[in-house]
Amino acid sequence: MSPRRRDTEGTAAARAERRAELLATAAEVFAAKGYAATTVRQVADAAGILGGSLYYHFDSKESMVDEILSTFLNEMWAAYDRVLAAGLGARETVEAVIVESFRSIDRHRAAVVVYQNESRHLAAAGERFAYLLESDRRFEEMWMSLLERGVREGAFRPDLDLPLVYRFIRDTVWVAANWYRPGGRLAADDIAKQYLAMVLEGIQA
Amino acid sequence: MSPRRRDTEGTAAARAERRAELLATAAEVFAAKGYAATTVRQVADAAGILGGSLYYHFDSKESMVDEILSTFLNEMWAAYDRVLAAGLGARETVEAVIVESFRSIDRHRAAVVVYQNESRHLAAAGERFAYLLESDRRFEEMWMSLLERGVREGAFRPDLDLPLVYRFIRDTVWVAANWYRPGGRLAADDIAKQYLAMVLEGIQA
Amino acid sequence: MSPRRRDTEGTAAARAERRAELLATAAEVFAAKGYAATTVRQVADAAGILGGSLYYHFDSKESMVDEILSTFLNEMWAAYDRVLAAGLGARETVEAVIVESFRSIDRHRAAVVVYQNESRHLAAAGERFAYLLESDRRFEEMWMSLLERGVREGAFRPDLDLPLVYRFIRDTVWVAANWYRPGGRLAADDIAKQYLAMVLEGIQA
Amino acid sequence: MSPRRRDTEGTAAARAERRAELLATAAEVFAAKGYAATTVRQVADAAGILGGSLYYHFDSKESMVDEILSTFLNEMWAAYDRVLAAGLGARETVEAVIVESFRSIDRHRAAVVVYQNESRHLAAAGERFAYLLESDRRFEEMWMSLLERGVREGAFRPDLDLPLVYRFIRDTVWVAANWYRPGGRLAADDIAKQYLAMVLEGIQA
DNA sequence: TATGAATGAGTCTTCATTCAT
DNA sequence: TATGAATGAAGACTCATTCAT
Repeated sequence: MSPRRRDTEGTAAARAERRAELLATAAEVFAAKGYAATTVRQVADAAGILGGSLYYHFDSKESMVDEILSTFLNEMWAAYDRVLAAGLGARETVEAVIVESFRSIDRHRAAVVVYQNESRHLAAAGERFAYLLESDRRFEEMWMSLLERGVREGAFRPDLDLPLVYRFIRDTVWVAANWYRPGGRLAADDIAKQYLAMVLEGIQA
Repeated sequence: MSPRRRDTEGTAAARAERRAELLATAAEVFAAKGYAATTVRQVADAAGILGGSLYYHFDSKESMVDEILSTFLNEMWAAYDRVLAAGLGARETVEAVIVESFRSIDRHRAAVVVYQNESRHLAAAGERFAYLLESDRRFEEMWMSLLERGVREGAFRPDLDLPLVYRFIRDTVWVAANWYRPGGRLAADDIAKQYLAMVLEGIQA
Repeated sequence: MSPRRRDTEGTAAARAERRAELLATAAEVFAAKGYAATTVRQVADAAGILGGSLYYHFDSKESMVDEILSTFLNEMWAAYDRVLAAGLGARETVEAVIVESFRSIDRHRAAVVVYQNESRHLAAAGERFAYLLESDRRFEEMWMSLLERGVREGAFRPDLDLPLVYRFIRDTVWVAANWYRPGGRLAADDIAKQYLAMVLEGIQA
Repeated sequence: MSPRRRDTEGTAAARAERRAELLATAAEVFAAKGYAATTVRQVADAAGILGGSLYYHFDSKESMVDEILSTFLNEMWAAYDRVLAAGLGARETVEAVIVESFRSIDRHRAAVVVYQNESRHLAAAGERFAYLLESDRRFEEMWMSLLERGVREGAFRPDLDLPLVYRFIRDTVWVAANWYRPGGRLAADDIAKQYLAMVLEGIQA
């Protein structure tokens, strides 16, 4: 490995790191104000640079959300796929998936908020965000087959309206990103445990 | 009632009706595209008039959301207050509140979506939307005291993390507006029943 | 004179009166806020009718100023012409013209303010207001020949820069409309007298 | 002074210079067409840039007039204050103030025209322009005490209606900006001299 | 005569984006 | 890498004007 090459790698790595920093900042601002209502200048201000300077790193405002969301979704699906590949029972899988979801929120809070609030509008806007719909589809597929298997395996009550249960679980999990604060009273895993207790056993005495 | 007075009432009523029509249209568009991403022209197009014409009826785009949200919240609180005044037990009150919530979604689907998606940003934007925060506060107060009473009365499990339960219930209910379609497979009351079964008894067999 | 004709005249007179009323109102508002900054609606509000209703009486906002200014100028020139036709000496003519000018201000305060502030812009705007330039021209002609005659007659100092004197007199007179209030401490004729004393004899002891 | 600091100063100065250029252009256009009747695009056209580009330098059309007027008034009062601090007799002070006024017109012709035509409307419009009223107040105070002192010192005739004299002088001076052209037949100081001769000694032979 | 709803052109302003330095 | 000046399209809003009633 020549020094030359080392340099290049160094710069490439530095550049990637800077991008990640800027994206984290952008995600926070998008989450706080909403994507459409956020100006590129606000993102730049938050990053301590000038508006135009962002365009050295990114093609457009759109490509920023794009990268924020796809990075998050890739990581999330990687985690889900590991769980699904583990060959657990339906109930254990559900628990593991929920736990992974709250961990995702823990690591990508801002991205999750953006995902929740903007994904529908973005998907409607153009081809570029088709992967959001695809992810939705996989998500529904995963949950529906999980719930159906759970009923077959006798883990879940047979009288449930499964599509309804799916919808409630889906939304409830992600919506937690709106109030969750990393380092707060409850850690992600605690929240997952409480949430599972509630969903599985109900709140009734 | 003199004919004169009838006339005046007639036009005032007609005007109010027109406003309501336009607001319903606006709510649909805001719900579909997001408030910030919606142009006044899109609202006008949907209403079949020109952009400028909206300003004969409303001061600003902002005052449209304002009226959409405050109308919805007023109706919702009126329903809640009726329930709370009925002197039911904690569990029955919770059931009734949930039922009323889904009825609200049934009647004001678009407004609820707007409320869910934009309320935080709007409240942050200015004094004018302070009532949104106030409503949030009352909502939390209502739910927390309801849950606490339920635990005291032995209706709910004593080991629950109440603030957490409150958050999940709050968000889950409203989030249903995102997929609920009036006249669809399930009526509002059916959904409420299913939802209550899930929350109260859990999905576990 | 048939009753029919009497009716028609009655209505015609009533209509003319209403126009005059509305024009007086319009002149006040134009004077107070500036022509360009005044909306037709503000004029209508001041008149106690709705915006669209003004168009029953007038073709356009422009035709309102037009009528306000031309009415004022016609009256003013009628008065000037009477003075000029009287065959007085230069000094007496100057005095009489000044007196008539302040009487014009007394009767048409608002119109004078509008004339002073807007006439240049209006004249530049279009053919329709060419008579404003024509009036300016006649005004200058009148004053210059008056001043020259005064110098020849030995009434005015021979060392004056006449174009300069003309300009100062012209502006000073009309500018008084900005602060003059009919029925105030000083009547129009008093102001004229004081003004003449100042211009003719100076303020020096 | 480090090169670094020099750079910073250099760009700050360049920016200030650009602002000044643009404001001078804006003042000309506002003076020519009237503030309300001037579009931002007209100002931009005159400056050779696009309408939106002005907003890189200024917050709003309003802040442009604001800066035009306050800059002019500050300079004018600085000059007046120098004169007033010189401890001259009333008559000499009056002469010096008049001379400074015509010099102000010479240097800031457009700004003076804007001041004369728009100041009242702007002051009525909002808090932001309160300084215009304050300047008016100081102006009246200065002139009235100057005139009163002149009468006491025997420099001016004792039979004058001082408030009236003040009003005529005030308006006459500024109104000259409407026809004055720098580099024309008469220089500012010549005009001041002629004007003083007229006001002090009168035009009578 | 007046109303009130609507029009449509035009205004101020914002903002994503570009580009020379 | 970042700056800062500018672009240009688009957006919210205004307003003179029209017209059916």
